[in-house]
Amino acid sequence: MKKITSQQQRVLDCIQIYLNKTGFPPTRADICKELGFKSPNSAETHLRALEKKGFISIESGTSRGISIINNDNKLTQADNEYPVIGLVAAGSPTLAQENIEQTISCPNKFFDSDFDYFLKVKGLSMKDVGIMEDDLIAVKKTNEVRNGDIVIARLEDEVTVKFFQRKSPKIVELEPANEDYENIVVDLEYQDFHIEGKSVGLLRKN
Amino acid sequence: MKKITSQQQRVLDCIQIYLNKTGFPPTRADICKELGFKSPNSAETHLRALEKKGFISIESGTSRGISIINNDNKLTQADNEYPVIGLVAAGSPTLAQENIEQTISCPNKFFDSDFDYFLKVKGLSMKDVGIMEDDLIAVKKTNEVRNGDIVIARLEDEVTVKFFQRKSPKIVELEPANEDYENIVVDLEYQDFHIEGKSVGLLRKN
DNA sequence: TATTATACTGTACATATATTCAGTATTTTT
DNA sequence: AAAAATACTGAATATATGTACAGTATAATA
Repeated sequence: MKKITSQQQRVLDCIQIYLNKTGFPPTRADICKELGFKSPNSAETHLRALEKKGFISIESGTSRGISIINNDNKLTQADNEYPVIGLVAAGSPTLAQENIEQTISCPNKFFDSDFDYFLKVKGLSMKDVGIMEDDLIAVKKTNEVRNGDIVIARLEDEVTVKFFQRKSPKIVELEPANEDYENIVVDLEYQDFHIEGKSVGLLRKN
Repeated sequence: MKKITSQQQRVLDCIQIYLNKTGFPPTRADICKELGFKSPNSAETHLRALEKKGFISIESGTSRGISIINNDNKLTQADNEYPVIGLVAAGSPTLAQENIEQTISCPNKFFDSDFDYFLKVKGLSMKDVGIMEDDLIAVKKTNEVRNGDIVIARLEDEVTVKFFQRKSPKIVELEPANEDYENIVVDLEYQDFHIEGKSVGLLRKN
C-alpha cells in the first residue's frame, strides 16, 4: 500500500465517518461540505488519488459508488465476549470478591496484546497514570511481569492494581500512582501473594 | 417489528446482498434488475413498505439513500472501522492539523453513545480526570453539549479537549482538569470557535 | 362490502450526482 | 531544471436517480 497524504487521509476518514453515520457513502458534494472544500472537483481529485493508491474503489458513473478497500483482517474479525469483573478493593486493597457484572463484546485483537477480562477499578490509587474509579482495565492473565508493569495482584484475600517492582528475590513492592497512598512491601516468604495478570489497556465509558 | 411479506423480504435481502457485494446500497433500478421487476416503481413501493414497517430508513432526495435498520442482535454484528485522528495540540492548544494515524475496528455500540472517531490526545491538560497523553478519546460529532461535558473544540486554528462551560450567551469557558493549565475564555463574538464534538468514552493501549 | 395493503407495468421529469474542462499555486519527484 | 503529484476554485453538462402520476389486478382486512 502506497503512502497516503494527510489530506487524502482526511477524505478517507470522512468517507468512513459518513458510512458509519448514514449507511451509505458520500457524494463529492458531501465530502466538500464535510471538509470545507468549495469545489466538487477537490473531492474528485482526492478520490482519484485514493483509488490510484488502492485505498478505495470507485464505480464509474455510479452515484455514491465509493467503497473502502480493506487490505487485511475484516470478515474473520469476530468479536469475543469479555467478562467485566468488579474490583471491590478500595485504594488499599480490601476484598477479592469477584463478581461478573456484565460482558462486553470486543474484537480479539483490540489491544496490542490479547487479554482475558475487564476489571472494574475501585479507588484512586492509580490516578496519576489516568486510571480512575470505574475504569475498565483490560487484563491479560499471566504471571510473567516486569518491573514497571501495571499488575493485578492478590495479596492474601485482597486484589489490587499497582505498579510492580521486584526489589529482591523475595521482596516485591506494589507502588501506587497517587501520593496519598503508600507502597506495599510484600515478603514472598511470609505472605500469600499472587500475580493475577497485567494491564494491557483501558476502557472508559462516560 | 411488524410482519414482513415474502416479496418484501426478497427486496430486503437484495439490499443486504448488494451492500455486501458493492459496499453501497442499490438504486431502485438495481433492485429491479436483480429481482426481475420491470418498473422502478415496483422497487419504490416495496421500499416504502419496508420503511413503514421499520426495516429500513430512506433518506429522501438522496441517491442510494437506503440503510438497513439493525434490529440489534444479529449474527452479522459487524464491527465498524473508526479512524484515529491525531491531536497535535499540547496542553494549551497549538495546532489543528488532523492526521489520521490508523483505524480501529470496534463494535458500533461499544460506548454508551454512538461515536464517529477516536482522537489521540496530546498533552496533559485533562490529566486529573484520567485523560493522559496518547489516550484515545471516542468522539461523537455534535455541537449539542452541556456544561461539564468534555468537548473537543476548535478555537481559531487550534483543537483542544476541555470541559465545556457556558458563562453567558456570548462567553464560553474551556476548563482544563490540571491546575498547571489555565481556563480559556472564549468570546464568541470576536473569536472563531467551534465545537467539534464531545467525549463519550476513552481507550488506552499500553 | 368497502377499504386498505400488496404487487406490479409504464411514462415522465426534476434534481442529485459524477465528471470533464479550464485555471492557479505549491510541493515533491525525477 | 523539468515533470509529476498535490491541492485547490469555479463553471458546465450529461446522466443517474428519486419520485410522482396513471393504470391494472389480487389478497387481506375492517
